[in-house]
Amino acid sequence: MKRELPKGYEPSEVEDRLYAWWESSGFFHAEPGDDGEPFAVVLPPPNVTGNLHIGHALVVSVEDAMVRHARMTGHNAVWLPGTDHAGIATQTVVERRLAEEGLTRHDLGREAFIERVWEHVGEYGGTILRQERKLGASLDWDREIFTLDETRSEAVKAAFRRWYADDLIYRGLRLINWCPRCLTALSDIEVDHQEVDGELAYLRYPLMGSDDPESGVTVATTRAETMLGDTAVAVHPDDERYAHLIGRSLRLPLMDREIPVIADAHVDAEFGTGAVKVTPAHDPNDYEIGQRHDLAMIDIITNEAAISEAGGAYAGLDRVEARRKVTADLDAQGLLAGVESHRHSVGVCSRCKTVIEPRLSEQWFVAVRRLADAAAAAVREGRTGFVPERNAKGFLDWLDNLHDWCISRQLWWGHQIPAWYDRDGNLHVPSDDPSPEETERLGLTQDPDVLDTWFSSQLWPLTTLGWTGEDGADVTPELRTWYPTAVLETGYDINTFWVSRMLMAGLYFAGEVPFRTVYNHGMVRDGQGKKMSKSFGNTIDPLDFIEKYGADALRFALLRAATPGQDAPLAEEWVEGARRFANKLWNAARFVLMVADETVATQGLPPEGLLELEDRWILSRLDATRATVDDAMTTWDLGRVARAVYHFVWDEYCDWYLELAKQRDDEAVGAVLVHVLDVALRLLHPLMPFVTEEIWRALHQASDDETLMRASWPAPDVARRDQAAESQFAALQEAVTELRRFRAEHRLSPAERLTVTADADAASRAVLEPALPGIRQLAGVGEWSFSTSATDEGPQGKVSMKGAELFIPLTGLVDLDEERARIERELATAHAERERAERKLANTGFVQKAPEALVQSEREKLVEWQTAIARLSGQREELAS
RNA sequence: GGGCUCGUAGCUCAGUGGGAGAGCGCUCGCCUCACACGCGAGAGGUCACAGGUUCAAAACCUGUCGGGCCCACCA
Repeated sequence: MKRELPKGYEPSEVEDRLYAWWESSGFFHAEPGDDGEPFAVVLPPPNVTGNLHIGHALVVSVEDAMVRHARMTGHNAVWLPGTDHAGIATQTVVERRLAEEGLTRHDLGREAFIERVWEHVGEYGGTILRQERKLGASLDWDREIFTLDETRSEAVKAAFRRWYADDLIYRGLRLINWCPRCLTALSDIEVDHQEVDGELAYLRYPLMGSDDPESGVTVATTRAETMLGDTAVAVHPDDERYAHLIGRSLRLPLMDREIPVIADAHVDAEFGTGAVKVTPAHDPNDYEIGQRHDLAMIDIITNEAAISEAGGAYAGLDRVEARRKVTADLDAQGLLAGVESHRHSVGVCSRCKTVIEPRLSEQWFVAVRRLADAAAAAVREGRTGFVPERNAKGFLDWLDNLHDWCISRQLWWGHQIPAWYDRDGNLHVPSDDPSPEETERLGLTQDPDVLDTWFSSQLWPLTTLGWTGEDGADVTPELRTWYPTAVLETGYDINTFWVSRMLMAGLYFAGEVPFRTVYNHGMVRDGQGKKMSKSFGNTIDPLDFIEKYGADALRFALLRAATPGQDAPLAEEWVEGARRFANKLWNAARFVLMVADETVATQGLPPEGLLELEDRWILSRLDATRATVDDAMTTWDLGRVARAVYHFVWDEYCDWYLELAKQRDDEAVGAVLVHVLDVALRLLHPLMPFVTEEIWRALHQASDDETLMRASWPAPDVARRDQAAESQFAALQEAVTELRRFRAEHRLSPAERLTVTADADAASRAVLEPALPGIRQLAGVGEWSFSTSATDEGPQGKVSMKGAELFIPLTGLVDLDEERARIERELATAHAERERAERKLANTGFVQKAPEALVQSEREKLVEWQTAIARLSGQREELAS
């Protein structure tokens, strides 16, 4: 081999060069007509003006590994990139910048403001795409899109119109979540719940016409100011304490309004006083009670969460001031029965953490029932599966209880709702945007609201493949080929926001699920398993780590810790460890390139007859590792893949095989070294693309159109599995370790040769003989002899040296009788269990009455025991020979 | 209140019916001609607790205790 590698692996020298070459060579690009079974993944679109954080790094690492693996296994694989306009988030940032100039968006006006946001996008947008490249993401950049580009905007409008036409979108006055800071409505899931220490105030509402404060009822509330909008008091129908009051009227203090006492089963008689003030315009429960009892709904709160004109004397006060003043005023009138501290949860805007205000508002909604039922059915029928499976349950529960989705936002940055009002106030949702003439003629004005960001992202699997609103999934070659996509990979926290909606939209518009599998990764946590957050100061910047340790190291550290659905801790030491692994691999390759003849890379493995014990062992281990990786990849358990390859490369290939290879100069060793390295590189490539590619290119003296990322995945090579070689090699390893320990305990210098006399019976000797050259080499044994005098003494090898002696408990040398007995015992169990399963399945009563799951489980057990019998029988034969 | 999840070596985690493991940290010894980003040897665990199933349990079942997460309309 001509090509020499530098002494240490330097990621910074390699990564950018390789990435540029991959990208410019079109290795990331796929066409619908390409060979192979289709395999598509959409990258969850990051905020267009965002920066890469550690969570993205995990997403990219996992998805890139999936896609690279798919490519190597012969799929027509495509990974689709893009960015999201992130309506409320982006608008908030730009508004904040305006505020620094002392301006609000209203000072600019809608058009100029949107102009500003586009400028902001121009300035900061795309950063994250460059950062994704730093990680090695093999995204098909030719297919990059943006949720607000023209084609996607067409698709959004088309989707809106079709749902409107099908009565799945409606406009109505409903109780919604209002953020008084963002000044917009929010959907239910954009509201977080926070525990706060508040006060529970007990208010007295006297009977109408009575001066006695205690004549009526006492109600409890954490939001006293809302009493200004009360239109009833509710009690439980069976609550005897209040039976006599049902139907009577109370005087609402401060407002001097007459309100009825009503009975509603929703009221919990056990809580508080058992009587509830009802504010239909400002509480979800009260809203429902209000609807049931046809109560008046008085909106007493303004957009900014102050008291409105409807609040009488309190108008203009902030809701918190109003709360204080209301309780104080009631107290002054003897109508405050008490105040106690009370811990409860309040809804806050998930974006700005301002306490949201439930209020009545005219908004657009998606009627979710039909859509949600279809999505739930698809999951229940297994058309879309979850990894881990258990996540399906929560998802289904959520779908089953879903409320209508408020999709209008009082923002400017986003897709403006394609609905117009004429001069008489009539609503129009035309199938095309109205022409200027039409607009003029009817005096049309477009609805000023924009759509929830997730309305456009729900179309992502469709729009990334070119869909613009048509019916069906066959309208573009891309959709025909790649829809449904293979797997949707995301954090479990996004299942409700995004996954559910894609499922609903995909089923509706394309008639089929948008992805076969939902794979949920966990959250990245710090090295102590704590949540990363800015306030803890334990956040990690992935770019720092890439610069310090390389992208492969960061990826590998993340993936090694990643078990599907489990949170993954990450600490700098882990990344450092992964960097060391990359370097280890690099240096193993340097060794291989040094000793291997330059022709061996193309020659394949030598005939069986030329292989030594260690050759047969490492080839057997290699295929075992390959099998583990293949198995783990069926559920994309990348943590298992990482651990298996790491162990193989470091502990088996480097620590044992390479050490033994050093003393050999036959042709076989070079060929095996190269072959094993080549397969290991391919197994590892999806996880560590850069270092593996760089080594592979040197190993194969590859030209510029040959790339590991398009090389074939290692095929099963079960013929190389060699149980005999593995147990003989295990004997070697244990003997060597024992001798090294002896050396360490006796403080012998490495240079000193050991003289060994080993006691061994015939069976032990048979196992040991083939391993002897290796043992002598690795343990530094000069003379080795077997003592024949003690062959009957016992099962253990016994080694003496210069008067000291030790015993070597060698695998394969242990008590053969006991081993035999163990196998026989297990075989007996296996046979018995197999027969039991067979009987059970043959029993018609069992089959007829047993639930399908039970029958299935019995069948599986049968297969398991049959496998066990095969395995044990194999072991028995081996032992016999 | 409901659901999910975790409790294994000092730390972070794999393991899910027959052997208790990894990385980091720790101790001792090595610049051995791929690698000191390294090599070798070692210490360290009643696998949360209590019952049960099994010839056999860290693993399966039941319960208890303790962490975490999600959902929910207790004013």
